[in-house]
This record gives sequence, C-alpha cells and structure tokens, in this order.
Amino acid sequence: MARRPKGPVSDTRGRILDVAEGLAQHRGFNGFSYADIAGEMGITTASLHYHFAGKAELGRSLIERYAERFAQKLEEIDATSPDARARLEAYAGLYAALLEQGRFCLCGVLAAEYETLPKPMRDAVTGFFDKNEVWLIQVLELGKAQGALQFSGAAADAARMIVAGLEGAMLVARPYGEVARFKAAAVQLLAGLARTVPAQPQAG
Amino acid sequence: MARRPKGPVSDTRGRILDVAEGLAQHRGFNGFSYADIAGEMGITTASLHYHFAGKAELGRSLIERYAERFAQKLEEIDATSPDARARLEAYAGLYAALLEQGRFCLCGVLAAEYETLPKPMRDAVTGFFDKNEVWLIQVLELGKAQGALQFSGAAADAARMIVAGLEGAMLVARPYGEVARFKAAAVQLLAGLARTVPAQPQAG
DNA sequence: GTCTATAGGCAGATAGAC
DNA sequence: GTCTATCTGCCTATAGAC
Repeated sequence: MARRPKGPVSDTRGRILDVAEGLAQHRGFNGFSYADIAGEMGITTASLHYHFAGKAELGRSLIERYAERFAQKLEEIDATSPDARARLEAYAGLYAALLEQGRFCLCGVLAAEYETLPKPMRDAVTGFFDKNEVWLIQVLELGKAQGALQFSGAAADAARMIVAGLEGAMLVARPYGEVARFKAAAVQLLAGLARTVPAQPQAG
Repeated sequence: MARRPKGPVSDTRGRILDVAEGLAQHRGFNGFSYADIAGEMGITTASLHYHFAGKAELGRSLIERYAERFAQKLEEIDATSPDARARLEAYAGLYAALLEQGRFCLCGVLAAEYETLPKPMRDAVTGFFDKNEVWLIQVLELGKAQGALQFSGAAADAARMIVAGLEGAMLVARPYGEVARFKAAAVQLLAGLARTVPAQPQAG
C-alpha cells in the first residue's frame, strides 16, 4: 500500500500543482489565474493546458493531492502516537505547521468560495472534511475508552467542533498574520476535551 | 447616539449594498462582478459607478455597514440579557440566524481572500474582528465575576477561540448546507465555557 | 512538451447624452 | 440618476508550428 499512482515521470505536472496550491491557499481559487501560475514558473498558459485541460480539472487535482497527503500524515500520527490526546495535539500541529510555512488549509479556503466551485471540486472538498471527521471520531472514541478525553454528546459532534475550531482559528488568524493567534485558540479548544485540566480544579 | 449618518435619501445606494452583500456572502468578493449586481437590480453597471466609484469602495462600504449593524445587535444583547451566559448564547444566535437566512458572515468570507482585498477593505475586516473580541472579553470577564463562566487563561484568548469556533463552524457547515452542523458545533463550543455542565457530572 | 498567436468573453471603468 | 457606447485589459481556452 501507499504506492503512488504516478511516478516522477515528468514532474512538471507536480510543479504546476505546487505553484497552484500556494496561489490557491493565499488568494483563493477565484483569486489566481493560469497566467499567475505560468508567470511564476516561467512557462506559458498554453503549456498549462497541456497538463490540465482546464482550471476546473487543475482544481480537482489540487484538492485530491492535498487530501491524499493529509491522509498520509494522519496515518503517520496513528503509527507514532498511541495516546489519543497526543494524536489530537499532533492533529492540531498539522494545522500549525501549515501556518508556520506561511500557508493555509486549502479546503478551508475553498469552503469559503464553495458555491462558485465546479462540481468535481465541491465533492472533493466535502470528501476532505469527511475524512477528517472519520479519523477524529475514531481518536475521540479511543480517548474516551482510554479515559484521556471527555466530551458531552456524540463523538461526531465533538469531531466537527474540532475541525470547525481549527479551521476557524486559521481563518481568523489570517488577517492578522499571527500564528500565535491560532495556537492560543487551538490550545483553548483542546483544553476543553482534556480530562485532566491543569487549571482551577474546582471540585463541585 | 445611534443616529444614522444618511437618511433614506434615495436608497438606491442601500439596495446596491443589499444585493452586493448577498453576492459577497455567497460567492466571495472575487466571485461576483458589477454586472452581477446590475443584472439582479435591473440597472446598468454605469449606474453602479455613479453610487460607488469602484468595487473597492463598494467593498469597504459593505463591511462598514455590516460591522455597524452587528455592533447594534451586540448593544441590543447587552440591553436585553444581563446574564453573561445568555449573552454568549445570544451571540452564537446571531451567527445561527445568518445561516438560517441562507447567509454567511461577510467578514468570515472576506478573511479567506484577505490578501487579495484592497487595503481599505482589509482594515475594515480586522476592525470587525477586533470589535467582536472587545465585546466578548467584556462578557467573559463579567461571566467570570458572576461565576457563570469559566475558562483557563486570558479572557482575550477565550474570546478569540469563540470567534474562531463560530466562524469555523459556519465555514465548514457551508459545503454541507446544514445549519444543524453549525448548531451542534456551537453548542459543543459554549458547553466548554459553562460552569455548570449538564452532562456527565463525573466527580474526579 | 513547449511555444506563438489568437479567439471570444468578461472584468472594471469612463465619456457623454438624456 | 440612469442610460448607451466604448475602452482597455485580463481571463480561459484552442490551433498549430516546432
């Protein structure tokens, strides 16, 4: 498993996706053009059309590669951290790492312009969130069984709150250009799930 | 106070803003054009330019009106709910009401395309979030004093988590078109701040 | 695979009549 | 205040040479 469908055949395709991903993360899908990609790469827009029939197809590939890589990182977390709480922190760490690279969650950005996206891209975006949710549910249920995590209600609701909280923290941190804003919100968010709270141990 | 700078002089200006606001919320600022507004209103783009010199100025007016109205609603909450927890719930209710009208937070959408926005719009967006934060800090500190709310760390961090959580819940609910998704996440979020938790009273 | 050249459409914006 | 007419520039996309 984990074998790549495409080898490093020409890798122009990959470099196009690299550039496009950065542009999409920073400017949104409606905020960049083929000319922007071509300009940054030193090629022409006609060349881009050789690799991707149109912007819609490029966009779909963009999300699919992004989601694939994200899923790989989740697998790595599973393999590295047996503890549910550590897994959650590593999960938040994926978002923080993005911000520290001066990037943002591609699907968070695309969610904001969801209605303008071509259908294949829309499906890929929800697919990404669905996968995140499934993974988080499994972590949350493990954590509950381990006695390391607590939450009221269904694991699915808690999972959605985590995705929402992290995506939102990233979204709001963006205008300020402050990674610290994201981190403070993330800590605050996960603190609500930790069973042993370090702060005021107010026995009722 | 609270006197409007402009009376209902011609109100074409206001109707333009109404239409543009809906378009911006649904498609993002880069996802609609003067032609879209004009088409929806049954006028021409030249007429739009009479009321707003350019799209940048229109955008700035859009945010300013939005922020003004939001601030008014916060004042109404202050006047209506003396209790801090009720205020927080009313605050989340503002977001829920937007979604139920099939709308989204204008500034949340704009935050996602922040880097592409003209400078005056960027300042207006951060101004909106700043105002939210200031209001929330005051509510959180009141709640702490009342003994109705609890949170670890600074009130400012908790405030930012609330804004992030609600904006994120709205963002992620959007691709699914499910208001319930937002509400579940919001409840989950505020539950972490309530001092008396209704769920498992697990005395440790 | 990459190029030049170009099509056809839409963007934001302006001049000037009414 | 709203219109017609028009400009310039950028957009995605294609044809066809190399």
